[in-house]
Amino acid sequence: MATQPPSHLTDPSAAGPETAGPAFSPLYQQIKALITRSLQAGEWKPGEAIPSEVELAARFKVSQGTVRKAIDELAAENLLVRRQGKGTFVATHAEEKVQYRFLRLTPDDGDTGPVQRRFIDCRRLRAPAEVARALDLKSGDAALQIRRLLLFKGKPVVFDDIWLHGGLFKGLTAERLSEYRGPMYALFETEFGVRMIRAEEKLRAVAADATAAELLQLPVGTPLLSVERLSRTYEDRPVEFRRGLYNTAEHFYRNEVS
Amino acid sequence: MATQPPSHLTDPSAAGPETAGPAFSPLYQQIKALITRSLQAGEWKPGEAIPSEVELAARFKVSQGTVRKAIDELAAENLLVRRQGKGTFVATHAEEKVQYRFLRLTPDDGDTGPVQRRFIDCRRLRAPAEVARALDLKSGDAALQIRRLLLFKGKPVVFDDIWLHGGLFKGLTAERLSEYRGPMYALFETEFGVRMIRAEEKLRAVAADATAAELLQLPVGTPLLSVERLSRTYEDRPVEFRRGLYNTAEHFYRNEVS
DNA sequence: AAGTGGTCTAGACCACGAT
DNA sequence: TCGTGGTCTAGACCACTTG
Repeated sequence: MATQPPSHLTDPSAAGPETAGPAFSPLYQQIKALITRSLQAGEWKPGEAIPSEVELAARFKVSQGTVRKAIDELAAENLLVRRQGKGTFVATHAEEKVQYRFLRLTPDDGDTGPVQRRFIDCRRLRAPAEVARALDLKSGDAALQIRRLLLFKGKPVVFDDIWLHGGLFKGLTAERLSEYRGPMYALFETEFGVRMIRAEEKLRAVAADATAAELLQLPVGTPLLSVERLSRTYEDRPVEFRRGLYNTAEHFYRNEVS
Repeated sequence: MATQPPSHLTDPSAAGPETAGPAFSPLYQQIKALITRSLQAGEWKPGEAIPSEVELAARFKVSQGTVRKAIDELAAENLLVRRQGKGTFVATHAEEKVQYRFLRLTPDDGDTGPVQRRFIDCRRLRAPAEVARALDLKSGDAALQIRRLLLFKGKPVVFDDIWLHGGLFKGLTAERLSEYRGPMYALFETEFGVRMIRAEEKLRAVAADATAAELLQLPVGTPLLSVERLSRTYEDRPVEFRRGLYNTAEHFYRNEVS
């Protein structure tokens, strides 16, 4: 069977030779973008199955192999999860085997025990300059500040100072945070429709100030691991900026490099 | 054309139904293993091109698509580098755009300037217990210790304490390290045939001791980022164990999570 | 048995780089 | 112009899950 020219969707050659545009986009990339748009629009909710490969192939009028390659990449980026024999599912921060997917802290002695959370406060404020810059806000726009502790085996190990995009999290209160069972990112997902996709972190060693020292029950000046995280949702839009202070006396931050 | 059963290489169904073995290995995984073996054996050296996909397909008697899938995974793992129109090349730590591929330290103000190295010592010793455990050595086996500084813009920022598998690096001296232009991992590759493929890191915040403080020109007790790295070569064999102490006053360790 | 993703093949054509 | 990797298709069969 002769290969039909990829006639539908964007045909770069149809636009004339000297349009100095994005030049060329493979079909599977265009399909990938379409699927991402549907995810973003909430056509399929986290945890649900998306249509089968053959259905999507029919919908987009491409071969199954092309859809497959698009889904392969989305699965590699953790937006989708494939399960043989069952289907392809929208990834979720809830109901995961490993909760706290973004938290790379591991206890020196293998097992964690369940993680406790203790919320200190949750306030609506004008975004400070640094936060506004990180979240693409105008200085003076509203932001949400959450401060909390994470406890391992009853002992405080992490102190988080979290800033959220004000417009996206209206009505979030300390109460709702405390009541919710499960990771914070799962709450964001189900209650506010904001899915954390990926994040960039900047790590440093710092000395504990008075606040951190008291909350983590350590002497002032104790070395702490500072983890600055900028989290993004679909289309790389930044929606959360946080700074965590980790007590690494009995835990470490794990990473793989290649 | 009817698909031939994947007749050559391992046919799992031929071994009888109740061999509780590895059960099933896709053809492309077997091809991947074969290519990896050739890389390990040095059939193609770092920086060189490997045979084209059609050649490999002919050699292994599979379709080009199957070879392609194997190479795709090896490229994703940074063992190979594809270059359209030119061929597929063995990855190398030398002649890379970005040298120090494993070093995730970034200056706060964008650009680094060239990194200087200063070697403190290079000794052949019996492996301490911790090192022996990490490198799969018997306690008492020979190991190589290298200590050095990395300087950014003339100022010391990293103090590395490096331990190498003794048997693999015979004849390595401080002189050869100093003379060599380019990253240490490039030297290991060209002079000793040991390629670093991937590594696991454990990060902590610690206080500078007297040695580190002096070398990094900081007060004793300054918080430093401790980076413990276990590097592996082909087949996941551990060959290097190091502990770096990073001054993160004007640099940070970057990471991506998803 | 039916439906899903996973593997494998064969062949066509495209984009890129060297000649 | 040729050889390389990159995209796309179509179809067969395999492995896993569910009814």
